[in-house]
Amino acid sequence: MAGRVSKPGATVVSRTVALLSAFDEAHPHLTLTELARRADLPLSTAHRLIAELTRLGALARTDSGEYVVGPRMWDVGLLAPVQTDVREVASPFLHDLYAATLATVHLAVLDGTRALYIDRISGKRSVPVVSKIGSRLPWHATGVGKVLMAHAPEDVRKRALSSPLRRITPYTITQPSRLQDQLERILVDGYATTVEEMSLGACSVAVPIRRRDEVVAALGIVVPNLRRDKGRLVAALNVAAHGIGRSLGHQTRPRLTRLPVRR
Amino acid sequence: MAGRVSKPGATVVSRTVALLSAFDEAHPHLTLTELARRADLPLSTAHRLIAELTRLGALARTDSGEYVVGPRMWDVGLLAPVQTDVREVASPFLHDLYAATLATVHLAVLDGTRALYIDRISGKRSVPVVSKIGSRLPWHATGVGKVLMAHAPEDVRKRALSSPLRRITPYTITQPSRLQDQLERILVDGYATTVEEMSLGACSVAVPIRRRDEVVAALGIVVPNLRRDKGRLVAALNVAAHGIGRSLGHQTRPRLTRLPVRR
DNA sequence: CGTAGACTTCCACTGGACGGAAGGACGTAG
DNA sequence: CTACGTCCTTCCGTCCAGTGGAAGTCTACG
Repeated sequence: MAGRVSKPGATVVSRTVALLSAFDEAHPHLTLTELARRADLPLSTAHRLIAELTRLGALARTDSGEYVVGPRMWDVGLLAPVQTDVREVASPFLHDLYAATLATVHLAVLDGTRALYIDRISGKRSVPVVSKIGSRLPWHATGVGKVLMAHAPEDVRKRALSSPLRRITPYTITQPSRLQDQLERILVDGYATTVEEMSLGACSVAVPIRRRDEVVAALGIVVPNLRRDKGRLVAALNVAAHGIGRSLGHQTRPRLTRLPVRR
Repeated sequence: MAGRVSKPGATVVSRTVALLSAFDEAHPHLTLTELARRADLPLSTAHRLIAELTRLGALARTDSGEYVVGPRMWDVGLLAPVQTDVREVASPFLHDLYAATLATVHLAVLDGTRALYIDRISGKRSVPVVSKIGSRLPWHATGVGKVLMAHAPEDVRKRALSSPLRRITPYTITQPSRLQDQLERILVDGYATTVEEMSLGACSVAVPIRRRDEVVAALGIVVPNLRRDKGRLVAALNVAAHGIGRSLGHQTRPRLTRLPVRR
């Protein structure tokens, strides 16, 4: 390219992607300076690239002058085959579950050692929860995360148990040995639970979804407490999870071999 | 840049965006050659850029060698503030409507002269419909489209009525005068209907959603026929639409002034 | 009114981007 | 088996698009 390049080897494409990826859930809008810093680009370079991205609709500007991801990226992003098959097939079942319980319902897959929420239904009367579609939450503090980890390949599980387990609430379990026990228990019981481990006042139950024999996703539900109706919830979850699994069994269409790789 | 440039003025950024935008609903996966052609780039240039985008996770490759939008773009796209406020607020109401009717429920906004579907709920037992989230369908053949156009500014409506109205089924209305009459009728009645105008065997009813007095979106429902329960559906839709409108009234947070601009 | 912080514009230098060409890999028709 | 077509991949000489420091603008604040 030119002049005094600060970072030889950085291509325009990588800079462009870096700018787009600078946004995340905690930072859905950024100022020019923040964007430049997060993408690790000189201000004037960032300014030029951002101006063009904005002109093209890949970024947009709010009234206040901050930048946000543009409508064009929304269009494009929706076309990514991120578990489209599971999501599409599961959708009606999620609605049924929601209708039956009026609690927040989650569909998640494993992404590295975190639970990636690929769908969510939440009502006016549901317990408030932190997850959104696209959120990634720690596996050890969520019902779906524990289920997915319990059924994960051994190396993944080993790595997950040996990496630091952040305490999120006073009830978050951070001892690897206790989690190890829980994971074994989950395989026996067929479901996982959390009790205020992710957020206070929220408990969850989750079960695996299987395509043939392989666990491909997890289905979870968030409620204020588990005392009364854990059994009823597990039953409802299992009905839905089996239904989804059965529907998944049939179809065969072009799809990625592996899970999307982490950044 | 260099050598013999075929298209002086085309920047790397614009080429990158062109490649990403080459995908659409009808073409969610493309071969290298198709991508190059659709983005209007020389094959080798496209190849180089695509290879890097793939390396960065902005694109991905299927088993068969075709390219698809990458998981990274999914992450980014979800952060675009495409009517996030309306969508978030409306979500629980859509579920209620779905639970009450078990029919496909739609939330749409006007995008140029088409209806952009920003949310959708569809069950196992619903009438099959063509729309997906992110779909853009012609205004004159959809319930939500007619509602939005009836309440659109005069210049938009004029332009819509004077542009070609494609026949989609034998029942699609393509005479501007008849549509004009319908639009006036919609303002009086407070709802719009379609009868197999978009797809055979599917009818729809739709009502406007208002923030204060301004129509910001439309809520629609798709059913096999309207004879029996049009009144009941309109009532249910209005309850939900008013609820959404009321909830929208309150909030104030950073948001784009205008609708996302078309490509 | 000076200082600070964020944004915008300018422009001379140069190395990253360009793309034609050539070389594989695969399928299929003769 | 050879020839041809289609698609993908790699190579490399040319050169202009991209770079980023510097200077200018615009608010906001004390």
